[in-house]
This record gives sequence, structure tokens and C-alpha cells, in this order.
Amino acid sequence: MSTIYYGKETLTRDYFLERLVTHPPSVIAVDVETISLKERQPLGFSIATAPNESFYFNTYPENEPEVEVVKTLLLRPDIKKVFHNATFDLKALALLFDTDRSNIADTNVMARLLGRQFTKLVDLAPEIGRVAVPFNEMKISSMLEASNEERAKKCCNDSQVTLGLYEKFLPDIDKDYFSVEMAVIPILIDMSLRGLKVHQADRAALEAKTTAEMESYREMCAALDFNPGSPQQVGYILAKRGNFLKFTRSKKSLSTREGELEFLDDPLAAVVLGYRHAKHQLSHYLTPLAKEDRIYTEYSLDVSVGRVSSSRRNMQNIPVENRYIYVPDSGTFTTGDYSQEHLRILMHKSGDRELERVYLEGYMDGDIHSFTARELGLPRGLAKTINYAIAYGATPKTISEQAKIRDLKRCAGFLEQWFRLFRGAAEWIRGAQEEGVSSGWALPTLFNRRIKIPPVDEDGMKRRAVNYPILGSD
DNA sequence: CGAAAGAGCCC
DNA sequence: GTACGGGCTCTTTCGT
Repeated sequence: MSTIYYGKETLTRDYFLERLVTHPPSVIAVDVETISLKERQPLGFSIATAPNESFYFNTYPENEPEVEVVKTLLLRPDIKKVFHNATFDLKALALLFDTDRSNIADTNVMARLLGRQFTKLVDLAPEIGRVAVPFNEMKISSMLEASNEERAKKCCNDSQVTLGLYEKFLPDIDKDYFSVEMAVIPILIDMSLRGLKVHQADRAALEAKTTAEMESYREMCAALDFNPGSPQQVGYILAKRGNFLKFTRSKKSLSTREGELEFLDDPLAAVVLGYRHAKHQLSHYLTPLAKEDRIYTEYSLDVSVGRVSSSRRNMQNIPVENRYIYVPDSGTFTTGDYSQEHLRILMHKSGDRELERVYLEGYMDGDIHSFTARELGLPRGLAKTINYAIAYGATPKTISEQAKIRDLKRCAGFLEQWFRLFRGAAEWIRGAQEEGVSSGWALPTLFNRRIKIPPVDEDGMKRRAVNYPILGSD
């Protein structure tokens, strides 16, 4: 058993002081055990000083005395602290004491950079001949249910595995890109700890108005004896009234999504859509915020293209129409936004002459959608749809749905025209696709990150090969 | 009761 | 005849 931890008789206090105070290593790995994923109160944490040596400290119900000694270690910016999911552990540690956040590393991010498809500790541990036991295999619903010894053992093992993975991954990591990534982590932590203030009076008023709307739609449906919240019942009644509906992807049911119902002449379709919209607003963005003075989110870097995601309470998809119910701490919200960012990235990547004319030389006042519209002889709105769709590897069908034009041939024609107009971009897209399919890796992002393309079907890989360098650059 | 499917919000 | 990239969450339905 390579796991050893402070607290058992196996280690002396002298040895602990030697390894963590007198002569600590320049790199340590840290793992924190919390009550649960939701309850972030730390029960304890471990520090690995080598892939086969770690020390565990209890912090619940109160810190054991040694915590006072080791916390100075975590404050030192000259010691690298490795985590697996640094945002999680650093936020939990912040409930106990201050730690340095400038000199950190994250093995989850490292694994992503190296193209690993699964990056949970459990998935990676075998790479260094180790095993990590996932929480859900411990047959408990909260870490509180585990004995102190079980908890310490898991925690020590996880920090050891983390340190081992760090040593294995480090030689292959692009240092420049990694430092960008690590610099972002403390900023995300500060943002998530700060939260966002809710204007309760405005929120409540909007909730009341939306509830009334939803109720009126619901009553109209109740009169026809169906539940507008059930896609099954919606599909059934609309079909019975003579509407034609396509099947869903799984072919198990009729598709009643917004994109399909919009085309229908039946006024009942609009009623269903009205109900769904009101219900969605309420259940996602209004009702759960009642009595919350501030809302908080968890930011994560664990995404395939290296962007930031927001969970527990997603703050990245708050409807634009609802944003007035939030209050800026400073008195003013500041927004930073590149208009048409993805198309600008496409310009940088491809060096397309027409894109440069508009964006760099300010031709047509820098308005790419108007330029495209004029060149292709289309309304600006349609040109905009096409411009955006390109970056996503769109097919004629996509254009058809987005632009609400049913003629697929016409949509295909738009795409061909676009590729003739932006020849440089078209060429870059072709090259990106070829490289993606042959190597399994997308071309580098603006930050020089190369993203692995999951080996799906060839068309899927082509779309991703175009999209990843663009998405990964924002 | 948990997983999957369907839906819809953001960029 | 045909899949649009990346996220997250909530509700209904389905299968063990």
C-alpha cells in the first residue's frame, strides 16, 4: 500500500515537518474532499509530495492543528500546486484559508490539451498504472458517510495520482498555451465567488407577468384536453388536426420543436410555442431566483474546445430580454464584445482578401453582412444567416431552417455563391478539412492550441475541423 | 428511480 | 435521402 497519511501512527510528526515545512518539494499536488459536489464545505485535504507519498488533514468540523502549519505552504508562490480541476478545489480551499493562485497547474486541462477524450481522474489513472475510485462507486450519497480513514485514503490516492499525471504530461505540454489557461483560473474563481445581484422587485414583477401568460395559454390547451408541456400530446393533437409533422431524430415521436411548429398555419401551434416560451422563462430563469439575493455559478475549463463553461447556475445563457433583473455591483455593467467575432477569426486564419477589405480597411463601414448581401444580391438578414452558418460547417438544410426558406436547392446555391465570393476563406476551409480528417487534429487556434477531433463520420469531422479553430479562439 | 430524449436558452 | 459547432438545465417519457 503506497498510500500513507498523516494522522496514523505510520508517520512521525518530525517526518511531516521535514517534508512539508523544512524541505518541501517545489511541486506538490493537492486534493480536497468536500461534503458533496453541491455542498462545498471541505472535510479535509491532502498534499502529495511524491506520487507515492501524501498527507491528509482534517478540516471538519474544525481544522486540526497541523492545518495551521501546512496552510503557509499553500500560500507560497514559489511552490507549484497541481490540482485535478483547480477551480473546484481552490474554491473549496478558499472557505478555509487564503492560498496562492498564481503558481498552479491542472491535470484535467493538461489531459485535454494532449487530446485525451476522457479526462476524469478515474479515466487517466491507468496511464500511470494507478487506480482511482469514483465517488459513485463508494455507495454513499455524501462524503460525510465515509469513515475518516476511507476519506483520507481516497483523498491521498487522488492527490498522488494527480502528481503522477502531472509528471507524465508535463514534457508534452505547450508551455505558452498552458500559461494562458492557468492565468484564467484565478479570475474565474474571483468571478464565481463574487456572484451577481438579483433585483428582486423586477424579478418578481416579471415572474408574475410571465405566469399569467403561461396560465392563459395553458387554459386554452386544457379546453382541448391536452397538456402543452408534453411533446407527445402536442404531436398527437396537431397531427389529428391535419398538420404534417416530421419525425424526431430517434424516429420514435413526432417533432414538435420550435423550428417545425413555426411553419404551421394552425393557430394552435402558436399557442403551444407561447406556452413553452413562458414556461421555459419561468422554470429556468425566474422562479429559481426567488429569494436569492445573489446568484453564483461554477466556471469550468473542462470543455473540448477550451472555452469556459458555467454550471450549477448557468450564467452564460441568461436570456437577453431578462437581463434587466440583474444589478451591477459597481453601478454599471461593462460589456466587451467583438461583433462578428467568428468571421474575424476566419479572416485571420485564412487571410481572405474580401474579409480583410471589410474588416481591416473598413470597406462598407466594416459591415460584413451588408457587404455579403450586396455582393450576392440578397437581403442583409439572409446574408447574416449564411455568414454565421459558414463557421459552423453549415449544410443547405441548416440555412433552410435558420433562414426559414424551404427551397433546399436555393439554399445550396447561396453556399456556392458564398464560396466564390470569399475564395481565400473557402480555400482555408478546404485545407482545414483535409488536415482534420487525415490527422485527427484541427488547425491551431489563435492561442496556438490544437484540438483533437473525435473520430466520428467524415462529414462530422470536416465540420469540426472548420469549427474548432474558430470556436477555440474565442 | 435514473437515464434518455426532447426542448430551448446563450455565444 | 441526409447531422450545424460548443455549452447547460429542465420536463417528460421510458426502461430496468
